[in-house]
Amino acid sequence: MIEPNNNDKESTTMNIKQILSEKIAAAMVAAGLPEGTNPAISLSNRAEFGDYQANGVMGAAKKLKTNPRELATKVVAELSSSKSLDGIASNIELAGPGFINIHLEQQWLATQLNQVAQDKFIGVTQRGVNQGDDVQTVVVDYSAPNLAKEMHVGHLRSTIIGDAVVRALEFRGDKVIRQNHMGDWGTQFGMLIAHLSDKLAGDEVAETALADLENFYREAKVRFDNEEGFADRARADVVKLQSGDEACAKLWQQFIDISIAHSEEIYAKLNVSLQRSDIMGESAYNDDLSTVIDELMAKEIAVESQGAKVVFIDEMANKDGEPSVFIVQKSGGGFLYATTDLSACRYRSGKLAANRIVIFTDARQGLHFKQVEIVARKAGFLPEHVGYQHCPFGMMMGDDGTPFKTRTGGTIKLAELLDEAIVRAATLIKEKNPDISAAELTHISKKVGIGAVKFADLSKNRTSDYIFNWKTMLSFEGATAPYLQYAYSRIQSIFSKAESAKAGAVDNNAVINIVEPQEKALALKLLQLEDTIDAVISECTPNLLCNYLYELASLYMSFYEACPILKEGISDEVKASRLALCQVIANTLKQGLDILGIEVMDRM
RNA sequence: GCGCCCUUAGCUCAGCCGGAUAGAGCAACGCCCUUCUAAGGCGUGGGUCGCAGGUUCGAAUCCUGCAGGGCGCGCCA
Repeated sequence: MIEPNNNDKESTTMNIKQILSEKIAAAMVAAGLPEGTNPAISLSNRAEFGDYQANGVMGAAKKLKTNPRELATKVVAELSSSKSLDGIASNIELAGPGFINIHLEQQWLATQLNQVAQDKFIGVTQRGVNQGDDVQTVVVDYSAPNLAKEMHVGHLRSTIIGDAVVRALEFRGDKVIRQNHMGDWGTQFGMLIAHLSDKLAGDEVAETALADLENFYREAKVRFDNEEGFADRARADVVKLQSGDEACAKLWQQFIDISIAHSEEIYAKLNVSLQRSDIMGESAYNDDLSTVIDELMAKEIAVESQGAKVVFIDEMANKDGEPSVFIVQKSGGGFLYATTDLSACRYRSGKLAANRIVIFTDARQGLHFKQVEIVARKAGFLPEHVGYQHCPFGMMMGDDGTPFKTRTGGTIKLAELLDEAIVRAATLIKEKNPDISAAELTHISKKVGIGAVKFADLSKNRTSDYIFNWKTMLSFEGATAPYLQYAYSRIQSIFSKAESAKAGAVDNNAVINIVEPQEKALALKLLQLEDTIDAVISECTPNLLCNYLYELASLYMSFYEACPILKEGISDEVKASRLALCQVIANTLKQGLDILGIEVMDRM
């Protein structure tokens, strides 16, 4: 193969789509198409159309107003004469109005897979290795529970979706700075401090008084609404707190510490990577808020209106030309979450040097973040080159399809949900495996139960609302985390059998041969990990990784039925090859699930 | 009133910067455990992609309108 000698610059990738894209883009240019035309490589959806297909010619032909079929003929001819896909594709054919169907060479596929098998990152190129694929500093704002209350099911999505995206970014090699923008500074804290103060005066210990935050909040609220003088005390305490009163600050700190501890318990149980050092609560921006307002006023971005300071956003005017209103300071001088979020923009792009800021909150805050971005950009808090991405997610709906609201005391605490999942898992595991030891049961049911809850949520499209249902969430059949964990365990079981029988333990240097259709399907799937990770990262959509892993596990299950490994009559070569294939699958499942924050186990 | 989101199989959902005959899981039905873990595999049935137009070689996907549901819109976060 004669090619310009630029091997030292050429990327070393095992990514099929990327390789095909480069080759076909080159052929397209050689065939007279403009530089930069997207070859639009995608997986073929039917075997007769090959493994991959290039659809880009048709779109390009449309733009150039030429015949797509003729153009595609030229590209195919170019591919053939340049021999650029020799050894990679076994057959390239033109179909329909201008599809280019690519059948991959089985041997080449095996070569790529063997390379992946030797790669520490299972074929996922690390940022910074290739030119133009630089390491990004990504600030990710997620979880952000309100510390006034206990975490409930509504906090689940931000927490686990954000954590999955964070881990995906890190696995690809980006620098991630987690920011847990906890709600620790609202007016409600006046009421809570006042109530806590009374409890402590009554000889209670803070830890005990705050053992049940939900209860504590309710008590305080009742007093606020009904008790003579309490509301005034509460309001006074907010003012004192915000102006730096030491006694109030101490009470507040006690409250916050205990509430954070509650959250940390949940994080630990959920296997979420957030640490205390990731907390950058609303209170942390307090000292900067007046500066933010001063700057907005000085730049004449904000103006006074009805006693408050607001920004009129013309960019978001309605049809009548009335600008969108964004209040940045209350008429009484108080600040709002708008102010805090503006301050956060400046901190993140400035001090944290973010290239990209990603925020996970529910969809109801969409308007707010649109406004924040416009104002922050105008004020220079958010330079042009810094990406700002609000990643909304849908609401939690009840079984009847209406919003899952706080019915008569009906919020489900996250802690209780997780415990129930674990109990249900334990029941099921015991059924399947009556002889299991108590210790192992505890160990496994935790991973299975938590995994199931997380997968149920993570596997759904982030943006749509989703129906909360105990039964489907905690059913461990079908496309669920336990299915994936089970696939992993089956592989481990084969490994341990192979070793105990000395039947040929896994040889990391064994060559994987692709013979059976199930093996080929697995090879193709395994080589798509990087594409999947990249899609997860760019759109912040972990459900794509869930789909990928489920498909991988499903292909493995078929392989498991069709391709025996340790049974009679399997040659050493085939055995070694299939064991090595199993190893790559296991590594991929484990790594993929780890990104989702779901654990695997050798036996279940 | 204005704005944003959603509507795909009985149920829960994929697919959405246009691609070929719209896919899974659950539920239903039929097979497969003396054989590497049946939390499994193989198969069958099940669809006017909310409705109506438009754009074009091609629309679940893009545009317009309509209906239904959800959410938001000056001092909560």
